[in-house]
Amino acid sequence: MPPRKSGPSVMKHIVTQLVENALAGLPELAEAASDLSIEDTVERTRDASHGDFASNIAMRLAKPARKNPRDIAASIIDALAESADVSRTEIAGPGFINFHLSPSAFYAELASILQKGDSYGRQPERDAPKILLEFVSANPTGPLHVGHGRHASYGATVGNLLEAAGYPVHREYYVNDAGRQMDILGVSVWLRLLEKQGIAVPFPQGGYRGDYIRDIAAEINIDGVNTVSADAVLSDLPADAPDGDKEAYVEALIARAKTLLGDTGFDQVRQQALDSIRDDIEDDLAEFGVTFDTWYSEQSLTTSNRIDDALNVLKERGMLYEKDGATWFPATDFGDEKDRVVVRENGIKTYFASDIAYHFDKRERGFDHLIDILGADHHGYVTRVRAGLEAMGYGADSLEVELMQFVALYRGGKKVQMSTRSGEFDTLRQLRAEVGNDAARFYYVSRSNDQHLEFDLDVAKSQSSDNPVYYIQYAHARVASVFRQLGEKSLAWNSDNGQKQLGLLLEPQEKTLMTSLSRYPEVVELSANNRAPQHLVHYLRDLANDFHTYYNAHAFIVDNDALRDARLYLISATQVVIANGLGILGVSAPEKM
RNA sequence: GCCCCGGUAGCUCAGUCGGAUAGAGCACCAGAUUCCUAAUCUGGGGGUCCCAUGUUCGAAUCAUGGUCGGGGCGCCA
Repeated sequence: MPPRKSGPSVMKHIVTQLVENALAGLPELAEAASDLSIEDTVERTRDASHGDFASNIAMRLAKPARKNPRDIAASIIDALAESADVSRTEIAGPGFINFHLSPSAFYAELASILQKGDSYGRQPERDAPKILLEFVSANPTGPLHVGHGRHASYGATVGNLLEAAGYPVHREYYVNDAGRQMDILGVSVWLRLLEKQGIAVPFPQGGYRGDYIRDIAAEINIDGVNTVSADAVLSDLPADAPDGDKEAYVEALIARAKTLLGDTGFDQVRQQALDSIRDDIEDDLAEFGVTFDTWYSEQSLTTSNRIDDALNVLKERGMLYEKDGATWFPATDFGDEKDRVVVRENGIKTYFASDIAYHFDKRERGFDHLIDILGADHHGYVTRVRAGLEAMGYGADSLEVELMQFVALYRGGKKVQMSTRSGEFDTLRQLRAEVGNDAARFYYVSRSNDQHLEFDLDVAKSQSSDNPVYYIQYAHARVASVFRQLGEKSLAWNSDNGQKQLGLLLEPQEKTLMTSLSRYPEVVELSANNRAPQHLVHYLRDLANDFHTYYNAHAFIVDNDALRDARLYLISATQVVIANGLGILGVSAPEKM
């Protein structure tokens, strides 16, 4: 990912700018700092007694400038220009420069929040790099399960974060609707269809056994699909597992289906099954607030000759060779463990060939930066796909892969067994029904993506303070409630007056809340740059805490008009920031709970 | 065997680019409501940051070697 620097935060920029200007007047230090990003030295302080921002630049310059860090800090402070936004600076500890911002800087930030509203924390849109964000891409062979829910939440949230950071983002779902698994799906539905017609055929071990297959069989249009007898289906088939090979058995059944139904007849069953499942997945995700700009069909890669196009590019660049009757891609030239087959001895192209073509097509469609969100079990796959892009002449770093670790559900402190066969908890739909979309979206992104997620159903369901999602939503609703109360008391909020009276906000909780609010743009940027929604989750939790603390400590609807207008100004800004943050997470911000 | 991820409080986890006294929630203990929603708040105890060595002004963070746990290593998709 290209630019990971340079933020939207006005406040941080103020401090960075001051330091940069000071340095410009100190040639010797500026020389030593030539390959240092000044902004990177400026960070929020952890402790309020250290001011609002601190720079460690003096310590980092100590070695190149060969001077004592505290002396360097003193020189820089001397060279700092006067600023209305900074009330005080000091040298602290081993050589930190602490910046205490003036109240007016915070008032300006509050005004910015209310003025910008929905767009507060968002950076201006830019034209490039164009990002293609691919996620979920679950095989259309059955309903989404709880693991896909994590991919969906994470992908949708990262997409929102990137957009907030100003990048053009295109969301895509790659539909694996080609190949053997589609035949297995088709044959599974066909057999359930026969079952429904009273034709007794044992169900293969290697078929898709879920109940949804029966549902599909019941609803599809079978006009023109041949009726057959059990004998016709079963005669001369090899043994199924456990006596025989279940894969070979399924293959034989597929071949039999194609013989008995004809390619068109079988196609009809298979395609309807696919459409039904794909529609179900799309509905499921839409209900979950997760939508895509394109659903990219793997079949279309073949029909548009995209695979041949990609292979031709490789061939022209000398990146294919023949061995043992197969066509190989020299992936080892690009750091992979072994070379990979793209066209098998039997002439069939491998899945890897499709994937090269798919990523080739992504670039050909004009996307500069590709982000794939994949399950951790796909990690071995990353090197070869990247190798393919590189071999076709695209930069290896144009493909970024975020690997998702697995999800385990817990109920009553015990791990819930998840298997389709056992019929226990399994699908995303069930999870959403049980805990609600908001809690699900929230918990799925509350952990780092490379951390296994233990999803505690009891906590996610609980409607109490145990549950961070409600805690945050409640803060938002509470602000709305205060304004309702205001109306009931026939009072009105004078926003302009509030802005003028912000100097009355002298309580420690008010200062804390203002500081937290001003951090929001930095948190959004950090979360976007690191593809790490959990930073935003934690921030919102902290912000809600600051608000609830304030709420409990002080009344907002006070008799003093000036103070009341100012306090309402502050909590109104809080409401905006919480709503914006929850919006990025795909969680609702209720007016009332 | 090789590759990827993780190991931080009793539990679940944050910890950004190496920075000041390592944090949060839950759980546990003790409190708060004549007042805008108690779906709230206040206070408290609780640490071998898996181990070792190294890098340096400074390491939970970086490097190397271990160790434990999860995952991956097809002319499958």
